[in-house]
Amino acid sequence: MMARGRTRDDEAERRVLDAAFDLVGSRPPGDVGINDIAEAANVAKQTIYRWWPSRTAVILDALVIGTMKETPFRETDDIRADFEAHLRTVIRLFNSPTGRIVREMLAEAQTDEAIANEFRDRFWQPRRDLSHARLVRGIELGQIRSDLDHEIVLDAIYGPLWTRLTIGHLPLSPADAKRITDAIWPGISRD
Amino acid sequence: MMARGRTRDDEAERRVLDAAFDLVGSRPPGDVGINDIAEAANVAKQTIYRWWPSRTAVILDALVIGTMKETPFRETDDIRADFEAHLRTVIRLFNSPTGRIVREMLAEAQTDEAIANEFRDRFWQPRRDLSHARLVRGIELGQIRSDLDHEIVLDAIYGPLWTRLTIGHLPLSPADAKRITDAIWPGISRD
DNA sequence: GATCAACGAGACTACGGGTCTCGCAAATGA
DNA sequence: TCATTTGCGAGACCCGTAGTCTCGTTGATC
Repeated sequence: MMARGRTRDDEAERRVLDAAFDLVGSRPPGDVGINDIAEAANVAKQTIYRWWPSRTAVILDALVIGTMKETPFRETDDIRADFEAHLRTVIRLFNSPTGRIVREMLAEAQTDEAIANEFRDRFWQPRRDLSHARLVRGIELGQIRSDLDHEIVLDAIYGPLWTRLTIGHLPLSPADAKRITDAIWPGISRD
Repeated sequence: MMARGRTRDDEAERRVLDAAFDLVGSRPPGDVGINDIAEAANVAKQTIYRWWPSRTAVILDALVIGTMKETPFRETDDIRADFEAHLRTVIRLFNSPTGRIVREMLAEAQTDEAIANEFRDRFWQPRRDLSHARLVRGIELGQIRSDLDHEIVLDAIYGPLWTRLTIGHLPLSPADAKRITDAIWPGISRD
């Protein structure tokens, strides 16, 4: 038995997500309202709220879907080089329009526990898992010490990226990937 | 020549800052409105806006003034121990009501460039300077390598604290001070 | 062609940050 | 003592935006 009535307009859904991604990525954080998104997507506001619970949920979807394939992990037998390459990729991502969207979501996450959970589950954790797998692989290969707290190591490696994105005390350049690796690696490498 | 008219009520100013600190520190971020602060301080809203430009500015003042003397740096000749002790202090601060206030300010800073600058200048940078001075002292004492990027090292040490505060992927316990030091120190110590 | 749900358009509500007004209180100066 | 000036408390008010409701229309199924 099929569903009755008019079916969902997948084209409109895509237009909404595209508009959200483009608008939020191209303006200062906080400058994009739900009306802007609806207008840019040529969609009625109600159509948005039929499928998403809130403005923030739309932007989060746009972020997750729009960056699905970004920040892949190189996988060689040189774990240090893999991490350095990955750091460069994330730095480029943070300096792209996506960086603004991440900042906006992070702001919302501070005051909305549900969004915070969804942001972690759908955006943050998958990337974290990839990094963690690479760390474990490095330990297996004997390139990384096995007596460290994995979570702390990952926080130390990626912490500079996140703090510079959110605090903005210093710019984040691709060259920082090497600097971070240089600072961290001697502390976690085996011998 | 003295100023004419009624003088500023310093008592009321103090009540506003106290109320802001207490309220924002004791509720989920984003749950405290300017009306709540005015009511709790027994002050008219206009009185607040006579001396502060925005709700956010009040909370930032409350944060800066309320934590003026917190997070002091122990200064011994054992720089590693000094950093570990300081990390413990900051962790305690982040787990206290102050942590909520910091999160709230960080959220605002993402969408308000003026607040972002003020937050950095008045809250973030002074602590950063203290940490940096300790790092430089460690280099002088020959306990820390001299070929590292200071900013990156500081970001790596304190990054885990800030990311756990803002992302909330893992709790932050005093024991993490040692874990962070253990992970970072071998990479930055001389020899 | 009857029915059902999604759609675009746009009016509407709810709420909170910020402004305005008013009568009163406290400080100065004549 | 009294006029003037500025801060104060109280509360109405304005305004922008997230989210809801209504309506006439469109596209799908039976």
